[in-house]
Amino acid sequence: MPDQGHATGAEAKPGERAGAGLLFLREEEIRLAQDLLFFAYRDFTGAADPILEELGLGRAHHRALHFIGRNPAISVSELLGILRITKQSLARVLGALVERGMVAPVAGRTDRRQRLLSLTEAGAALEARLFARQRERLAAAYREAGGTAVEGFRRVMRAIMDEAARAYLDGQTRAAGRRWRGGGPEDR
Amino acid sequence: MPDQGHATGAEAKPGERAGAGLLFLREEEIRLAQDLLFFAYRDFTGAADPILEELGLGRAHHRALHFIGRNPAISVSELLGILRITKQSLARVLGALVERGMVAPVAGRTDRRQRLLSLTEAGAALEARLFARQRERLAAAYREAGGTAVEGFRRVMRAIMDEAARAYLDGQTRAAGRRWRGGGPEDR
DNA sequence: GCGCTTACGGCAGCTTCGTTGACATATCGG
DNA sequence: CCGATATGTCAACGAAGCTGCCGTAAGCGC
Repeated sequence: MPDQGHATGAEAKPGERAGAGLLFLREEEIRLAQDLLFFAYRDFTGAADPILEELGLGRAHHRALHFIGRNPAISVSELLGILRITKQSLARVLGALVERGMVAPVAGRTDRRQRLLSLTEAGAALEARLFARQRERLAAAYREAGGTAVEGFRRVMRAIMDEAARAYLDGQTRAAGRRWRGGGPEDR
Repeated sequence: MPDQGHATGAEAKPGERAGAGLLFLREEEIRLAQDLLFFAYRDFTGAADPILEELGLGRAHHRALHFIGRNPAISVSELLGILRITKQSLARVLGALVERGMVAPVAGRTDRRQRLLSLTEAGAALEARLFARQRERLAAAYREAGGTAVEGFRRVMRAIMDEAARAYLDGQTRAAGRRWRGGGPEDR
């Protein structure tokens, strides 16, 4: 009953032994990647859970915190676009963060309909704690795997995601470059 | 408010310009990885959603299907260990899959308390459809990134996860080897 | 300046999928 | 035979998604 039979690999010549082997490895390769994504994501996100639980927050809050921290003065709709959740789902999460003084909304200067979100000091402090946990894990993984592997990791991960996500990352990278070269927080 | 300030990077010499730059890039490197994991996982798992929705199933069902398909005759407790969810959460999902004739439980031979789970033909067919979607995305990513990158990807992903998950993957790989070399389904 | 559109908030209600705790049953193993 | 184990089940709850609808303030085009 194992999947050997229905070789999902396009053209399968059942007779040829080497060919069958290659096809099998190709399928196995992809299935392995499914496993990798599942476990790595599970354990990476789980690394921050103890801190969150201690504060009565969830992963949704962490994600919001992360992307607000990474994009100071982000608008609500931009954040919605990144998280790909609905307004109501975000409202709950954001409400909790604002109430606890982790996130501070400020009316936009050029467009006063916008509520531009940034982390407060308390929010940044919490985010830093959460970050530290994930950082440990990731830094250890990077050390263990080596620089070349990291570069490959980035290339594959980037290639897996949507075009929109890649565009976002490009923007991130450019913004980081500007920050690095000594710019202040660019306001909108 | 950008994170430049609280350089989390171990030893920081605030004066030295190049050092600060390197430290910054190091932090940025980790934060980028957070983004990568979020987006890649989001879009990879999302790829199968349309099919699931069409059948009134969710991602939880997909995960169960995947790991049962990959481990024919898996016991309930083993599956629980992989998914890291509670018995009741799994019971619901599993109940739906058994009811729809996707999963067939068989009492264990050596230990008759166990209900060993396998996919039925219908279950395997559905899993194959779901797999095909994710496969497209992943195969494209692999082509785009290249073989060296894929190797690095695997190394990093593996290093991110728990020891237990790595051990599981090692078992998988050995089992795949046995299947590849022509073994039948190993029964327990 | 009128009117359409946009950005955002809020209410009501639903679904999926995770949780805990308690308890029942069959089976294994010593 | 008895304790540990594998599993199922009921009840209740909670987190975090979702839809649909309506309201308000502000921007913007004509």
